[in-house]
Amino acid sequence: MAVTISDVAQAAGVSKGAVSYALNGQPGVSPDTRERILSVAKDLGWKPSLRAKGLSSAKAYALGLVVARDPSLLGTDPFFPAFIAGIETALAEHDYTLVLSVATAPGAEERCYRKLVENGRVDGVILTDVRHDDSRIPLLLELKVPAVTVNRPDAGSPFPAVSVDESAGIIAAVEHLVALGHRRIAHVGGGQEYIHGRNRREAWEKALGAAGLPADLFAAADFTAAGGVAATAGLLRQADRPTAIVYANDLMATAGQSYAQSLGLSVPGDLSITGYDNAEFTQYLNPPLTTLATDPMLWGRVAAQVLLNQLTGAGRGEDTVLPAPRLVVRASTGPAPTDPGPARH
Amino acid sequence: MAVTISDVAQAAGVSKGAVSYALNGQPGVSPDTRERILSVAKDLGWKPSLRAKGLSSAKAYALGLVVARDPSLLGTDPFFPAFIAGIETALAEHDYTLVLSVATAPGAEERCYRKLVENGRVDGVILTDVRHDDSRIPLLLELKVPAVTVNRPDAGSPFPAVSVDESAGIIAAVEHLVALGHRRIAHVGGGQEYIHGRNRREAWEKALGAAGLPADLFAAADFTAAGGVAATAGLLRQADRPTAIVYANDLMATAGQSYAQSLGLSVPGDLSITGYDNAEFTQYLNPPLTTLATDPMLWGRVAAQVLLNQLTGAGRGEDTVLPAPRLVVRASTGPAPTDPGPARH
DNA sequence: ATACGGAACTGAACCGGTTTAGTAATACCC
DNA sequence: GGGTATTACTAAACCGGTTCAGTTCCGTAT
Repeated sequence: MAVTISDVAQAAGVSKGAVSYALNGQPGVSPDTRERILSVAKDLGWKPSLRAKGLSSAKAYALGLVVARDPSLLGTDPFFPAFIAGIETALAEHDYTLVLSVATAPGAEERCYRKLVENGRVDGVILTDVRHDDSRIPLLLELKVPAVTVNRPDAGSPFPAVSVDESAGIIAAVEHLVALGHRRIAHVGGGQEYIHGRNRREAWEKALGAAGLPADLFAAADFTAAGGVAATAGLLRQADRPTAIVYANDLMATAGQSYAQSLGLSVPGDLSITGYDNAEFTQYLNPPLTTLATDPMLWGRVAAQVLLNQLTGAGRGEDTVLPAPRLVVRASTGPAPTDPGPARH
Repeated sequence: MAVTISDVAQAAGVSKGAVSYALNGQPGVSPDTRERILSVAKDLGWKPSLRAKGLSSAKAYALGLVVARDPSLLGTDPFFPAFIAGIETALAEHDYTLVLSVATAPGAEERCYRKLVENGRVDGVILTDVRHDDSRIPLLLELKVPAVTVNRPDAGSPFPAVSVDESAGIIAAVEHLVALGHRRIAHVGGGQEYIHGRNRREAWEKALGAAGLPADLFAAADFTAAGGVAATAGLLRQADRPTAIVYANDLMATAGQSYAQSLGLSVPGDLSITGYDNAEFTQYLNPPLTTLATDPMLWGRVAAQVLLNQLTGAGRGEDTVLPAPRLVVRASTGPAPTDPGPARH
């Protein structure tokens, strides 16, 4: 058995209560006694039991993250690992830990949140992949659990949000293409049920509008490679096909580029392509991908910090906006072709 | 406040103890009473508090996983997300959760394990990325915490291991290349401090031996893209350069392929390339990558199950060997060139 | 001198379960 | 019919902390 507070109390010749006060910096013990207790505690190597602490203070000292993705897709996105690493850097400073749940089956997501909260596993949760009219917001309100959202939900959410100015990133990509002479700039969007899917699409529309171009080349997809291929195929089949495609993520861009090449199109000779995320493999594609570099680690760190502040009462619950993604220009974008050529099938 | 065991006891007109017995299927209550208690509990919506349970039973009902990787590399490996998803599928069935720690700073890894165990956060840990003479084995023994290792450590480990017959995968890749007429088959290895790095190298040596070929074209790397490029450069600079390279993972293969192409080599015309992991993006490379498909999700699931069995006393602590990786032949491998041509710089 | 206030500390209750020791009632046995 | 098991249950201790309600003791104001 490990050493307990009673052992320390006995060794220091005081009561359990005094040890507790001394440890937590509360009044009720003289400076001399406090010091003596702390020194005895250190000598005995006492570590207060989190379990006991949790029981009496009704806290878990942990944050929860539920990742709802098809497991086969999980490995394709460089976002989560780095995001989680960021969370950890913030937690490590506060003796909190991260409880991770992966909801694979549809509908399992809600159960995951319920379980984490009702079992008292976590004191707060981080909400990612926020969706349009997200049902998890009322759920978390019902569960009365503090939360942060990654991106601001469209439906009224009382939780602080940590977001990135995605518009600025997409706008930079579009401006880059416009500067290269492109006039037919398409967008292969991610799932439009996601706020970030919508943000990127709207930014694309806005940027085209600002350039005086019509935003008529939108193809809906779902952030998956297969979806990217299908959307790309649809776009390239059109008579007045695009000379550039802005993809909502790297995986779709990669798959789209590969598909376009399989049709005999040259990238960027016939078609310019941009991605989003700056996944490491994109610099080794042929050609390397022009994309938008985000900082998911920072995102995770800030999200966790905001949530921790809320829990300790230090936070004011304000939204945070992180720096915009940075355009990384590589060889997948180039001057617009003078004649885009016929549609491809 | 949530409903507690006392509320249930009072409502059912019995003592707390009786409720506890009824809930846990222990003797000491008559079938009638048991049923009545359970029905009252259900009516009140009682969920026994994990915290209280944990305190009295000295358990955490959680498993720990420490991921020690450079955060910038974390997103490049499709292994962990799927592995974690697999763990979750096993945990979900047992009301356990996963506590995840990411150790970024060097030396932080040991502290992570200590903290998780000493704070009583976890009842057991899953050890991945097992290294040669791994210092974490004695550490876990000192901490007296149950564990499973992913791959069998070379130093004596008392913990059950869940491994994959990596040899069979690499051997299949080499045999595939030999069948295509290759005689100069190199290997770009992952970090040799890792058991899986060594396993893959040894399998490559073994396969070449079986084919009567010398295993003289080894280039050490570290599973990173940059390392893969450097190792590839070294191999291609040799006078009698390889006509095929077996890489220890997809990222190095991707980077190596891109580098070889930048030298003007045709893949697979001049150089055949195989990877390992079957990351999704590899099928969209140009050419798509021949690689070895593993099942990290199954791996995670089995590892968690073995550990849970140990905790519940059901396990016999035996090693488990999962099915060998499957060779996925794509366009990055082809017939050996009749004349490999001069070394490239 | 006496009442009052605050600091320093103790003992016990409490968080919500599990588990042990003890008790009452019934069944069994010779 | 008296002793002994067995069953069904309760009361209380316990896990290891926090916190509340007192108690002592001291300094100070009246």
